[in-house]
Amino acid sequence: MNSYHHGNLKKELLDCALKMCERDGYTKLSIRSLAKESNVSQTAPYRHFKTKEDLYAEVAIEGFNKIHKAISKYDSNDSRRNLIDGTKAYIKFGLKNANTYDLMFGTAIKDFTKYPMLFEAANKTYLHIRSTFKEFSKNKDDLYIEESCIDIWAKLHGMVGLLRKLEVVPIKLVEMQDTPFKAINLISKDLDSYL
Amino acid sequence: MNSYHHGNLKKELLDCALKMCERDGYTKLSIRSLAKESNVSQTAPYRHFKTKEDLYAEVAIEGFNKIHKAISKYDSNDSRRNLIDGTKAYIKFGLKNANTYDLMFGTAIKDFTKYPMLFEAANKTYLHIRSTFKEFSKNKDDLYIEESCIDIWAKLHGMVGLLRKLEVVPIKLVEMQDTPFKAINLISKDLDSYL
DNA sequence: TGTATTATGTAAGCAGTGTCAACATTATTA
DNA sequence: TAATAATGTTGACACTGCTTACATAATACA
Repeated sequence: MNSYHHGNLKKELLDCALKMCERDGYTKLSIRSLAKESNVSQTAPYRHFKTKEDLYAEVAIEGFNKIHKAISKYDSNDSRRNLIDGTKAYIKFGLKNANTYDLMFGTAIKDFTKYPMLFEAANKTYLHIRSTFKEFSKNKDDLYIEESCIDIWAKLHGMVGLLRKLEVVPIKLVEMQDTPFKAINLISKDLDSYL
Repeated sequence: MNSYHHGNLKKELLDCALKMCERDGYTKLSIRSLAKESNVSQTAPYRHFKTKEDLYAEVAIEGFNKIHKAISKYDSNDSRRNLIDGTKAYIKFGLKNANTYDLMFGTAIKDFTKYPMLFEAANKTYLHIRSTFKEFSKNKDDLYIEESCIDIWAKLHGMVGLLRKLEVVPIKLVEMQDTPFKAINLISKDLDSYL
């Protein structure tokens, strides 16, 4: 243990960034503040993240890993139940990790294609939605499944976006005490229309 | 016409900001660059916008006015047609004015309630969706209508978000040549499930 | 009409930012 | 062991939001 070379700075920076991002939002996450919070010089992070966007990308990857984990733990025999629980977990994640979710789907990272690992992580999330849906609607062709999954994902994604503005957007007209579940009801209600 | 007092600076700044925002994205829209592009001193905008967020809010209001205008021009006798055309126009706006849309729905403005005019503008947009849907599903109660509209709005909003990442997210697996229209097909397909 | 007040503009400067180049120290490897 | 690569620090540049103090013009009112 010396004081000059840290030894495991990258991992520590990433953990710290994830924490800071979720705590204060990614706009407040600066390379300098990250360095400060990690007790390291202002430019040290540049040895591990070439640009701020690179840092964002790595944090976003962690985010996708987390959401994948969150929606992947339902594997009962009831495929409809699994699908509903998955969507429930998705929205819950989006609301509980709102700041990270912003980073994952917002415009902070301008071009996903620049980050293959990020693409991969996002893909993994989608593929899970798809496989879950496939079990739910067994006898449908692939195009139908793909289209439906976009449909479902769009609704989930849109719900997360709108629910966060609930108190400020007219949606509050509808009383949504237990927010995510109400949204889930709306989703599961017409889930059967996919059958 | 003198050179010191401008006479109509606020309007000019706002127009300029709207243009810059759509051109470069709101992250690139700085008060200083706005001042420069308007040929005025660096701090002049502060006489008209107390903070940068205030500027954002006013630009976002313009955005909501624009989207409202875009979706409000369908009033044929076919209420289903009107609804579909409206959703089509919504998604089209979101994709064609992507940067402004980000500002309207993103996290740049942290608290809508701080800006009553912004709330009003967003509300007007929602109310139009609702009234259009109401015509479409005449014999339903208000709660059902409200819930359905959230549902529809969420899907529209989510579609805009996902379609923008189309080339980078697994959705590309589905071939979406004429992007917004494909999305509309997905939406209109189960529109009848609301009846 | 002349003056006080208000509205609107400018200038200078602070603290914070992303990023880079030059330098220091440690780890690795030939 | 010496050269090289990896990783850390220092200092600096240009940019940002925002504040304070000041300058000028429009307006209100006596």
